[in-house]
Amino acid sequence: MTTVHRESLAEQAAGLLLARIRAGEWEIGGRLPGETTLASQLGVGRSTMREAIRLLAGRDVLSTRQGAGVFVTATDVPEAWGSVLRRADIAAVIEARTAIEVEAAALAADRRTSAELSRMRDALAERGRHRADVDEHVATDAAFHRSVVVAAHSPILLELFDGFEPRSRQAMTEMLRGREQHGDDADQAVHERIYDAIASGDSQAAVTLARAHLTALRSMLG
Amino acid sequence: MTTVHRESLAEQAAGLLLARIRAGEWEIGGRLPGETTLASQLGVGRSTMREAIRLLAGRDVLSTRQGAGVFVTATDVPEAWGSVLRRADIAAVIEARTAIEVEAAALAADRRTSAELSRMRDALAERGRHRADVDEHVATDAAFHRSVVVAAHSPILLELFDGFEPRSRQAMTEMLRGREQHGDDADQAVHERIYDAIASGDSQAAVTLARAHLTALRSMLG
DNA sequence: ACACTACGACATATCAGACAAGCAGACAAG
DNA sequence: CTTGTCTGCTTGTCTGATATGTCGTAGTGT
Repeated sequence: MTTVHRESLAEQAAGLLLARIRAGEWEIGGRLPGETTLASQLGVGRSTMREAIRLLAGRDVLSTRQGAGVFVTATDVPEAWGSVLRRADIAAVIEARTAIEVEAAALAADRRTSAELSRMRDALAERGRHRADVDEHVATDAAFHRSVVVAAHSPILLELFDGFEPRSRQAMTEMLRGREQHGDDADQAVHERIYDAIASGDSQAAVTLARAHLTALRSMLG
Repeated sequence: MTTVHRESLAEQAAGLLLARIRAGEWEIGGRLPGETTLASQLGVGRSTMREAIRLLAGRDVLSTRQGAGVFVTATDVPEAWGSVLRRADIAAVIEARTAIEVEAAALAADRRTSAELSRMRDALAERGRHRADVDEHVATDAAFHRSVVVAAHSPILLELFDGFEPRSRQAMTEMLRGREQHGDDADQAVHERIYDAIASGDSQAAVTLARAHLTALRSMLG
């Protein structure tokens, strides 16, 4: 041991238990021995064992049901999106973004409140004002797109959008730096039309415009 | 929510604590009040408070040092999909599925190989043969939908689809059990038409049909 | 023979109390 | 100024008691 950081009994117990779970000692969805059994197996008190279980429950590896027992919900924590996306082809990321934003545009056309509409309006104006600097352009563009997803009133879509945003931003920044001009009037006009479609509640038009815009973006980035 | 799994005190306490952390009540690296103080603030016993802290420690939000106290290590928690979806409204899940599958249908129409096409064909036939038993019907339906996403050649979309599948399957099974008839000929015909559109490379039609089908599904499940 | 009910063994949930172990600041001695 | 000790506070761990939920099963009624 190089580090002097003593591991608490609860942490040690959680580690041992996780190892046994990964070794396949119990199926996913399977039931573990009770707290008292596990505690005596590992030679710790019941409350310590409970804290070890909570440690793994926080990672969604275990779950408990009063009266029933302790159950395995996963053998491992699903890989964080960040690392998945970092490896992924940027074209694949844009494809996923297309899926999300097209649906979000359709929902937003139906559900947007007036407050959200004015936030979109502001974001769009801001986007029009910051087209010179690459970083600002990418940031204000992302802010507008996000305001559309917010107006869709779908927490899952928003979560997905936020997950893709960093990788998407990175790719856009890289692409725009390699070009002389960016953020021309035509590009801004496309966004204006998307806004108009959502504002007028025309979900069909919003879908078509959003898809066209993102398809074009994909061909530029890919 | 059909099954209202009562949230334990420890989970409630962890949720409240997380909300206060996210609200910025303490800096990252900052020290929280002691266990006893927090326990009395939230009106729970010390052991329960400790378990709440362990839940957050498992997510790397908190860390404890014997003799020193409880410290914030991060405010940002990339919440695991499983737990997000378990809580999420089924309508929101279908919305996300719509986003993914509509885009997948469009991509599949452009990219499907003949091998993938025949797998879709097989899955569709299988779906037609298992319409009596609810479990089998839901399973074969899911298999067909998945074969479409596979044909889209987008690893991220496939990953997302698989993530939504369990929650979606659960909701569909529950809904169908409450009905006398399901999987009628019209339903199967809709899937046939989606297949035809993808087979003939008509992405526009695939998009329209897929969206219509999933929108109808959402209104049934919601 | 079948469906329903009641009950009890068992499991987790929660609390209270006690003692051990570790940390950090105060403070006195060198 | 440095060092050593003291002390109060905090987390770590265990025990035991009570509350509450789950599930198989024996018994009951039809």
